[in-house]
Amino acid sequence: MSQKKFEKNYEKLPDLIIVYDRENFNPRQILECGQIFTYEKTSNGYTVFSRDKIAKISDHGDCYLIETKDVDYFENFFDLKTDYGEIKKKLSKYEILKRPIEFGQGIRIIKQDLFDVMISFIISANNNIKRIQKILNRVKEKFGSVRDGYIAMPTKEDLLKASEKDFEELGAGYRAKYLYNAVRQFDRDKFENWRNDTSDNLRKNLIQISGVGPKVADCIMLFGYGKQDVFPVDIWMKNMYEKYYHPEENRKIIAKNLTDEFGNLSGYAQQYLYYYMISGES
DNA sequence: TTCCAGGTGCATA
DNA sequence: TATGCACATGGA
Repeated sequence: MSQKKFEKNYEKLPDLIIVYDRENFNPRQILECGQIFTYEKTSNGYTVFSRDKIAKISDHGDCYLIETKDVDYFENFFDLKTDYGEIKKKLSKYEILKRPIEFGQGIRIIKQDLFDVMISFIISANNNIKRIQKILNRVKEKFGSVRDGYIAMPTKEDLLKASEKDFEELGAGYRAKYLYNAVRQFDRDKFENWRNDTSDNLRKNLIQISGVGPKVADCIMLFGYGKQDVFPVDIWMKNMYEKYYHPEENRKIIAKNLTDEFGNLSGYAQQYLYYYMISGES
């Protein structure tokens, strides 16, 4: 696709990443495609909150700037070393993905913190994106610690101070008790060790967490662990499947059929399709 | 007023 | 193992 060749797609400087390859990096698409909820819009970009770290993204016409004290962390977070041109080229052979890829060409799959992504997607269950963002923002404002003049995402230790009633009052609804329990079940060393596991074993482990079922587990695997051989099936993907494949299948069968089809690129395929569907372009 | 949203937990068969 | 229902909330 790209006629213009860059000497490099991005550059790391002290406290700054410059992204030149705008074709494969679109902050709006990356942040608003439903994979992350912990960001704020600013006058010329976004502020992103992940773990105890913060990045400010701004648009400078010929490049994007990512200002952060944690350059290496956000290089990995935005998956900058991965060649999305190559991924899109491979996926474009699927007719069903051609328009979604064109529509969301600047999407990248974020590598989120495991605790953040667990909390985020427990809240996401049977919920909508606007409300998920609001709930998470209230949790962050009430329990997060101040960092560089910003309130960072709360850690496990921060959220151990939150009661079930606190989560209720922040709008989590019936998910409050899931959150209360999940915070206590989370163990960073254990979760990190699961990185070496197969996707099937990882899913089995994650489903043991309160409020984590098959779909939330798949989202944690995709957006936290970077597992690409999963295809989270929510109501939008179920509707998509019924429209373009077969009607009246359950989510488990849909997920199996779609991972069979897209293999180790399933996660990417899912995200292009999801963003396309929720944007009303289909 | 009713429906819906990045579903899960639990009881039941 | 599979199915059906309850579940908080707020915007459309």
